[in-house]
Amino acid sequence: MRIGELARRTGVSGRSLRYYEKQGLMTAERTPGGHREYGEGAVDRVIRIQELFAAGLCSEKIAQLLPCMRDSDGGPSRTANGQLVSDLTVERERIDHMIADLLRSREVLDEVIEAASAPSE
Amino acid sequence: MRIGELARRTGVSGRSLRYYEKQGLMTAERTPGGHREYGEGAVDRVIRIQELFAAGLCSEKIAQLLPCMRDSDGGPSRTANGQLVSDLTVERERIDHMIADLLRSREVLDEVIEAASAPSE
DNA sequence: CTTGAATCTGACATGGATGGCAAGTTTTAC
DNA sequence: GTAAAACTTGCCATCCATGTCAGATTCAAG
Repeated sequence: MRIGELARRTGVSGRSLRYYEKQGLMTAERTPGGHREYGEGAVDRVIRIQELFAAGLCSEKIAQLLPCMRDSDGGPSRTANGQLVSDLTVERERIDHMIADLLRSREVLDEVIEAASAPSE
Repeated sequence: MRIGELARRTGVSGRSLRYYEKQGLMTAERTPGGHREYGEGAVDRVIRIQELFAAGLCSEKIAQLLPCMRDSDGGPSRTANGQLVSDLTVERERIDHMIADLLRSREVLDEVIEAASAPSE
């Protein structure tokens, strides 16, 4: 599939897909004329990338992480080295923190929303 | 307490605390000479603000939300109006999505970390 | 062919919280 | 009263994914 279809199927803009490629997060075959041609696996990969972005990881970390994931786009490929494991452990803690923050904030929102729905309490 | 101590106690830079004030997220008494003087409640408020920032809300939404929270810095004050409730409901859904993303990403990190810890699997 | 849609590259803009600097004032301590 | 530390305001810089625009090229269909 080409970039437009991938964009449609993932909800990620073509602009971002090109950016992902430049950051080394994904590759694409090229037609003789230079247009990108993606395989089916690209959809999952893009979604995975988006999730990692949403989790606050930067392109560089994601680029290091992706080849260590299994079923990312084929083989389990490589195993994380010590430095990366250390980095990822830090990220993991950050994510835990973020989840806790989110849960608290969600409670706050719920309280406010509920208070507004029960006007005469 | 003054801004330096509040910064120390919350882990938020003085720069950011002034920014919060300019965005209408918090207020401070002033000494005759113009220095900010915070009450004890400021610590909790700053932490709450940080959590909401971490949850992806922008200053404007937080500013609207804060007066509708109970025990924010005194009274329950005001009740959210329809527009705000609608906005907050959208934010709430976004937060739910984000939590789901974070949980998935955390799993990914755990897999990679674990795979690296069990080298001969 | 020809035409319109899709894609290419490259450069510049944006948002929003935060960092940093500069020059001046206030506070604190001796 | 003096010096150092803390604070004030204001402005510009940064990060980083994403948006946007322009001009050129390619692809698909008639």
